Amino acid sequence: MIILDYQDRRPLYEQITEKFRMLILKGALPPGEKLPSVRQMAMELSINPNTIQRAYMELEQEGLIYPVKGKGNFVAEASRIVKKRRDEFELELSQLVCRGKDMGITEEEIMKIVSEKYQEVSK
Amino acid sequence: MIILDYQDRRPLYEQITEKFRMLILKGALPPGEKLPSVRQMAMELSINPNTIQRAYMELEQEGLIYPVKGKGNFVAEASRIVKKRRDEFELELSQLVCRGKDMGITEEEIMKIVSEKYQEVSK
DNA sequence: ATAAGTGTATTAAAACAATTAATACACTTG
DNA sequence: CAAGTGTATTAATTGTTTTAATACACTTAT
Repeated sequence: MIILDYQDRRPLYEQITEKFRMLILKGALPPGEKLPSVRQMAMELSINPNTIQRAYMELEQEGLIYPVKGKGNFVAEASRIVKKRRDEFELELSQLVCRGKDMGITEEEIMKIVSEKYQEVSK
Repeated sequence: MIILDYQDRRPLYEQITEKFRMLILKGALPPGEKLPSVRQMAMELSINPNTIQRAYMELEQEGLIYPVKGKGNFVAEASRIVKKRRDEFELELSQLVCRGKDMGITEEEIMKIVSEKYQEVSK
């Protein structure tokens, strides 16, 4: 299911986090699905269970999964995931707007940037 | 002119950078003004000249000062500083808008957040 | 109840990155 | 050319991150 790349400069837990994040966001792992246990996953990859735990903790922070003691880790509901991501986006945008305001940038200028960037065609 | 705080967990060069940044942005150090030389500053603070050099490099990256070999470091023109800061703001905002678009957030939703945050009264 | 599964917490070792210093080089001016 | 200036290279130190070792706690099935 997952392959580690020891050439990759990124830490192991980050490689694991990224791959599960993709699988969940793409829908390959549907809400409610159980993830491999930290021990089973650690066995498969021949690393320490704590490294899997670290990866799962990251995913939990992002609201993508939730743990149940003694049972396992499960993919969160799609609606929860979307909400969490939107909340984070809103927070970042708010902070940025605040910064811009302090710099003396007008609301109209900000709106113009948003509009132009949004209209831009993307591949 | 500057006092180091060894209780402060932040690195020395960061403390120095921050204080000069404030002095420049507040206008206490006007455009064209010469900063203390790296050696003079290092003597005063009893640290290595390279640490001052590091601080000055940060300020240069931010567009706040510019160096002249054999002469010294000088405060940049106000118009340049403003432009640099705006360009950076615009880049960050663009990237954030792009991210939001990918998440499926509409232009109207973004506009709403910007508007609401901008109107907010600040102390 | 107990065994075998699960997540969690603590601690420490190892690897890595950031910070500061030592030192030498290069440019500018008088 | 001497004394000022910024700059580059290297290395020692310090701090942080990453991973592992190990023990604890909860859940379920038998």
